[in-house]
Amino acid sequence: MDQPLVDHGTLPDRTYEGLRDLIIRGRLRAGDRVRESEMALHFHVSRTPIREAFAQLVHEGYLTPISGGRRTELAVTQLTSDSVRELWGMMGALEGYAVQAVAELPNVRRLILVADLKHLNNELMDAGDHRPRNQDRLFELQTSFHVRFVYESAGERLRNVYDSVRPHVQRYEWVYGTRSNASYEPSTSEHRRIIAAIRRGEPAEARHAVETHWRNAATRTARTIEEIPQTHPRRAPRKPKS
Amino acid sequence: MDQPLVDHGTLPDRTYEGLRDLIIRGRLRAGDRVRESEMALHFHVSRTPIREAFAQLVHEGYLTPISGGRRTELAVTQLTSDSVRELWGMMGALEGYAVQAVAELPNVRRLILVADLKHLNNELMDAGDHRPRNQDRLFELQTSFHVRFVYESAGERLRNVYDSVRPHVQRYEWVYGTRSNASYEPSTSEHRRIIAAIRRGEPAEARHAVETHWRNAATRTARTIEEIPQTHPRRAPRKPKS
DNA sequence: ACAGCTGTCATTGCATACAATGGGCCAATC
DNA sequence: GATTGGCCCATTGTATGCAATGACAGCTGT
Repeated sequence: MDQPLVDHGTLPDRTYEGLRDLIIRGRLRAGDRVRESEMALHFHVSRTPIREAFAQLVHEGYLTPISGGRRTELAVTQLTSDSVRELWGMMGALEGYAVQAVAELPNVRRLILVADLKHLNNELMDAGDHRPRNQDRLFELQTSFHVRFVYESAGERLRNVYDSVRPHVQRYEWVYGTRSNASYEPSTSEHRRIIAAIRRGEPAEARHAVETHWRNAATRTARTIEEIPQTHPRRAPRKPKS
Repeated sequence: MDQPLVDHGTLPDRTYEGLRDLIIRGRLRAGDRVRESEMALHFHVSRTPIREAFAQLVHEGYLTPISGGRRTELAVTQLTSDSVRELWGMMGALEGYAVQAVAELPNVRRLILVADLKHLNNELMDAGDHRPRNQDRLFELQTSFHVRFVYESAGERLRNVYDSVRPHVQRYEWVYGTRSNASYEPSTSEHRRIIAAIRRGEPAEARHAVETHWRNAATRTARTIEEIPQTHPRRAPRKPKS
């Protein structure tokens, strides 16, 4: 039941990852209160590392202060279709920027990359057709495809920003994947256009293909999110008088 | 001498801001060791808020762990021309994305914005001509111009990412401003092209103007950064035996 | 019934105590 | 003089203590 908390990295880092994962994978749902002591118990650490992790998660927008006094209680941030459009727009902008450099790489390296991308996309197609859906695998492949080409050219700074946006996207993708039976076909076929542009070494086309992909994906995802009932911030239940 | 630490927000947040400002404005220089207890003394707080601030700054890349054991010592991250190219590229991508939406705003709102931008750009031109240079003012105006139009259309998520990248850029701009006597003319004239495209309501042109501006600025800034001698990570001096 | 008030206590904010690590000085050795 | 090994202590990592805050149950008056 407890997260294993892989044994490398500092405690705050690991609890940060653990908590973020609980949120991304919907184990902690939008509106859920999170308490320091509760999470300290859950992760078998003291409140100090938890506090650091919380601060980080607030800063990045996974947790939101409710009732903004000096003593701020925290809850998991709501999902909104506006956020989808913004996040997807940024992914388009960032990946579009990255893919331009990728399309200008020397032939050999580009063709190796293209082969990898084709492989990943094929696996994604297979996984999309497979029944019952393996949500974790789809999730993994979806991410791998994009990370594969972004990391090919990105330096430290871009990675940093990209890696801070991507988990937000993943949170929505998780909901999309578990909620809808929508085909992964539009996505994989858009991926093929991206691959083709990279193969031909056309920066402008590659960028356009990436941006179009994210724009379309935004529409698909936003529709799903709008159907989800808002869960209200649930307050702590008061311990009944004995 | 001590930072005043404006009295709103939590202690960790305020020390985070304070520390980041020390780094951006070169008061803490690339390679400088930072110690928890030292900063706790400086900001008149305990180590706990400092730790949170440090964690944040590491995550965002202002501080870098040196000697990655379990007990990680921290130093201010080096300035590199590679980072300039990446950061400026991202700013181009993000602002380019934002400015498209701005150029599609209804006429009235767009024209008010255009008037503001012209005003800011004129002030920037004046400040650029003024001798002696008022570095703080140039710094302020430079930022205001860009923030003005980005915030005009950006939602919460974009602001969050934008605001996390911008201070990095500012750190380099500060160095550029204090190191070089380079004219602000290229910059302000590129600003005018951006303004013109917004006024005409041309998203594609506006985006192109913004991207071109950041690409050119990258070249100007990278040149300056490359001239700066690398300061080496300075280790803690050992207290002499008494 | 319902609005406003109040005391209580769950919970957070910050400080500090204690444990543990590893950097670097020094001595011993080659 | 250069190199190795071992110890010390500066510094970080984590836990815990204590004060302050503000949410809410229950009371009171209308």
